[in-house]
Amino acid sequence: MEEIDYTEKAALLKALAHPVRLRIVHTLLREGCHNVGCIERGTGMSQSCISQHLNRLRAVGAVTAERQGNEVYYHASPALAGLIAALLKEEENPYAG
Amino acid sequence: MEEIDYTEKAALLKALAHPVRLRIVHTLLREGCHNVGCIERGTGMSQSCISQHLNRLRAVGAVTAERQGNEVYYHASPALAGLIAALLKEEENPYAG
DNA sequence: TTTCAATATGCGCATATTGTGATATTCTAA
DNA sequence: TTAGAATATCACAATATGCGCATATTGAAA
Repeated sequence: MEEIDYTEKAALLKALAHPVRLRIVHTLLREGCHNVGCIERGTGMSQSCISQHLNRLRAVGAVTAERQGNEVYYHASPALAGLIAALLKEEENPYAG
Repeated sequence: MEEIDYTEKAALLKALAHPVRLRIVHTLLREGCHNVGCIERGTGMSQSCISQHLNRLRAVGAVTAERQGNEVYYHASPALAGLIAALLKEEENPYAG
């Protein structure tokens, strides 16, 4: 009866569970496709750092990369739209903090 | 224009981003209310471990605790239902692994 | 009070995560 | 070929996490 792979689902959540990565995915979902430079400027973090976060997101299939010239464009998986929407719809909770 | 608190949202995801915690929340959402003993048996982990996971979930408001006698019953926040549903609806992704 | 069951907490260790700085790769243009 | 822009990877220090074990707390019952 236990057909849910919690480990895999948790891995996806884990990949999203970082402010910078969450922002990246949300941005990509909303605005389509960005290269690393754009993403970098949006977050204020270093190029290396962003690249590593993108790599992490790619590892779980949250984003895909597409090279165009010497730039790389990233797309968020459309399958994440529902999850992100549900997450951002959550109200601020009164218990935390 | 930037009204989204990605840090807080990420903290919620982080709390859920563990196979044991994810299973706990999902179980609580589906079956209502369990004491620690039940949860413990369902996961096969040690009492201490489960207690620590529950504490972590409580810290972000994902669950609430209610003492009845010398047992403590946990409830999952109903606000999480949408998020968990969206997560579990995600298809297995072909990129991971 | 003592005892016991249920749960929580503190500690220690192994491991994972994060960010930075340096370096490597990949592509374009000259 | 060389130079330079865009991106990726490596190596490392700092910090966080996960779990087991021992111990503490809480409440019921004797």
